[in-house]
Amino acid sequence: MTTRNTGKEEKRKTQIVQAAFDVISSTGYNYFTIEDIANRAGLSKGGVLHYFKSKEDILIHLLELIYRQIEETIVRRSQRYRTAEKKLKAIIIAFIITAKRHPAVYTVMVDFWAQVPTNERVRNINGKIYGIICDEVRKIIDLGIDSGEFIRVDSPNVARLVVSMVMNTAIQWTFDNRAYNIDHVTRACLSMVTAYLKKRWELKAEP
Amino acid sequence: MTTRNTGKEEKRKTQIVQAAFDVISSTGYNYFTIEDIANRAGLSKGGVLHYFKSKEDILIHLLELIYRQIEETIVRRSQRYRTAEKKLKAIIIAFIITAKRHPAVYTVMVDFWAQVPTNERVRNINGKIYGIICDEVRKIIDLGIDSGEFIRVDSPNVARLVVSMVMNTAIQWTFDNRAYNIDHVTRACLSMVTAYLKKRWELKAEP
Amino acid sequence: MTTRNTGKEEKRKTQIVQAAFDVISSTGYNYFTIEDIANRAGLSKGGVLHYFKSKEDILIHLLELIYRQIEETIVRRSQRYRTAEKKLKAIIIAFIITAKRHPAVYTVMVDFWAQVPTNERVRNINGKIYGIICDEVRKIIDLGIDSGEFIRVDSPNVARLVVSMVMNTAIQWTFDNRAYNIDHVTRACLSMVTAYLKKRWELKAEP
Amino acid sequence: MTTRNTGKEEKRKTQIVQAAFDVISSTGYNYFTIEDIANRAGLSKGGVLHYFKSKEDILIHLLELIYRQIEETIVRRSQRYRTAEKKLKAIIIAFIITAKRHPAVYTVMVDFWAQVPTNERVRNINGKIYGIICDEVRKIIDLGIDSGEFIRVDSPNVARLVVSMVMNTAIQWTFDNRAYNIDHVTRACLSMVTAYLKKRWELKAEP
DNA sequence: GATGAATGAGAATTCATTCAT
DNA sequence: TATGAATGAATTCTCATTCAT
Repeated sequence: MTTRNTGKEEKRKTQIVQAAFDVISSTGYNYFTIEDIANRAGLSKGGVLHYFKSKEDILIHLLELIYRQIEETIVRRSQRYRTAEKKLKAIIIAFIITAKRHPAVYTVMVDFWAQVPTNERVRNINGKIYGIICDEVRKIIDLGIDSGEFIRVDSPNVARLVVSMVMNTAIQWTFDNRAYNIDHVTRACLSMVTAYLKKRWELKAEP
Repeated sequence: MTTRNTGKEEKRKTQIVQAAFDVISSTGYNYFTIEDIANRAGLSKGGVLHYFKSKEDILIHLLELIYRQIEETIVRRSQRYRTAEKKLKAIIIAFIITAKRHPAVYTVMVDFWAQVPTNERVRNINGKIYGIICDEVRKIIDLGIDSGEFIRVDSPNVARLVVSMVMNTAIQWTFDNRAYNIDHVTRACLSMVTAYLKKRWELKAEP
Repeated sequence: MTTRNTGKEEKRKTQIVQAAFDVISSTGYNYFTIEDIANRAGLSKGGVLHYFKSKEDILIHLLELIYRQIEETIVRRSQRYRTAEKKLKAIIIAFIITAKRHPAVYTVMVDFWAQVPTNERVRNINGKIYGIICDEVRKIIDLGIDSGEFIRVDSPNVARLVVSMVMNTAIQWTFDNRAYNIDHVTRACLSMVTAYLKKRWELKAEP
Repeated sequence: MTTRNTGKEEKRKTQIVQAAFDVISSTGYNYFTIEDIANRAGLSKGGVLHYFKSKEDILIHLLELIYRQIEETIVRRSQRYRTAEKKLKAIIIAFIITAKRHPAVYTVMVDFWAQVPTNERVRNINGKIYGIICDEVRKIIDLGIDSGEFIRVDSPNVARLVVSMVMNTAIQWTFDNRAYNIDHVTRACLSMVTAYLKKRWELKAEP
């Protein structure tokens, strides 16, 4: 309950959660132990449980970390561009790049999804953060609508669809990266989303 | 000798796999035991293991069952219609209806996804059958292209995108059906897919 | 309780006990099941237990079979010779030949020895038949003493020593037949036994 | 870090192996459980498995302990005497005394022998240490040959014969100590070995 | 006689968690 | 803070045995 060591404690916790990520990404949720985490973090079992009161506790923190990283990535990448279209494309690509660089992110995420039906804390966090991610996309779509780039659509639900599509594409590719060429799928995805959202009146006005 | 009981054996196996489905759908993969299945099936532990030599064995059979049911549903529903557009819409709706009527299908599927990184058999089956499902959708798209209903697109990858989008939408809704109105998302989905695939020359020819 | 089928029953029992021998000799006592025996005998589990009321029952019969085979072999081989010395040598060699031709005999025997401390039936049979074997050897020694070939010794105990020596030599060689040259040990054994038993006065009287 | 507890850990391990010896000697290998050992050692199942990673692990350590004790006993007892003959007799008697004082040593040893055909680790250790024991006897025989006490014999194989004879005698007597008088057999054994090994030229030179 | 489905008592092993140091 | 010894509940899997057919 003392706050004096907050700095160190925070550091230790981060270290443990990171170790948990490392371990899970190589073993899968169902097959890792606190001892694995402890070894990875260079601590003992007791040491780990000194900072987190249970295994579940570690996992909840890890889940938050993962989602927050995804969120941060898409926000950061979309900010590099001005137009809604470019921002949206950047977000889509961000999901795919994560699958390429850190496939464990999706592996671990699916592990958590598997916990959702039986673990209320996981369910709540998943719902909350998945919602936040979808909302980031929604903001971009609304931005495009407001700026006249995009047609007027049911933005919250279209955002959900876009996130679903890209996330599941990334997941399946993480499962088996020889099943399809992720770049081609990405291109098709950008094409579809753009075709749907972009205004076409110019075309109609053509002649 | 052994053939006379094949019928009964098959029946028992189905009964056990069904019990496994029931149990998993309420418990989640990580937290059920062979004893749970046995109880559900009205058998003893030993009885269950008499028909399947291990827990994993039961699960593999269940996974196949689930995917085959999904496949069968989409094929059956799409056959009711003539045009590619209607067939495609029927498929999309089929996924959503499954989420409404048998949410456990998705719950269990995600459970298996969580096994993919660590279980080769699950990985193989998932890859194979997910591929089959995507291919069913691809056939419809190609049909539309051939009949002139749809524009010429990268059909295999567009099919993957459609399946990803609908499946993940269904999954997330299964996790929390108060998060959004599934019918609205479905409508947006149908709209997006149609807008992307359908020819628009008539519009251009308008004036 | 009917005796009409005794012939067939006897045949079945022999068949089962032989199957048990085959199985144990390849898997070791601790790791075989009634099903293994059944498969080997071309029967079902139930069929095996129809003739023997328990697993232990089969084993007891097998133990008797093994010992009786050893006994028969030594009796048969010793009968080929006239002098006690040659008979005794024939017996010693018989043990060794068994180790060469049917090492499983010793493997299975040791398996049973391991049961002795905890299984009274095994203990009794082992004691009885081991005693019979020793007695066969004793008879030969007494024969030699009576005929004047051998010096007067404590024949029952010397017989036990001879059996011990040869049997354990055979056992250890069965465990690892590269550890030593069994023929050389046999020669040393024949030499030791002969040197001990044969009269030497003729030598002294030589000059 | 870990070295400070080495002493305690070693103590615990010894305690567990000793408990295993106690349990096996009263139960027989095939019929004891880790829980039995745990109870005997005053620990829980988990506690036992904290020090040894499996049941087999405990047994391997026990096997080594047993053989080492036998070896140590024969070395210690033979060192009390000067002449090869007396040393050899002391060794023979040592085996018998062990049978009298610690019959479980042989019970457990036979238990392990029964594992030899199916357990490579047991086979290797048995082969190695049985060889060491035989070699101790061989050294004594060679000593006697060199000192002129014994005739020139195939010492390695004669040593094996002596060990076989005494060990199996001890084993069978452990199985049923009313079957024969161990002291009489021992006397016969000493007599046979001496008669075989000791020079007899003085006798021949008599007249 | 013979089958093999079904039972259920065990046994090994795993691992989160507690707690004395 | 940190350790790791110790616990014991939980789980998978094995297999002798029973019994309906």
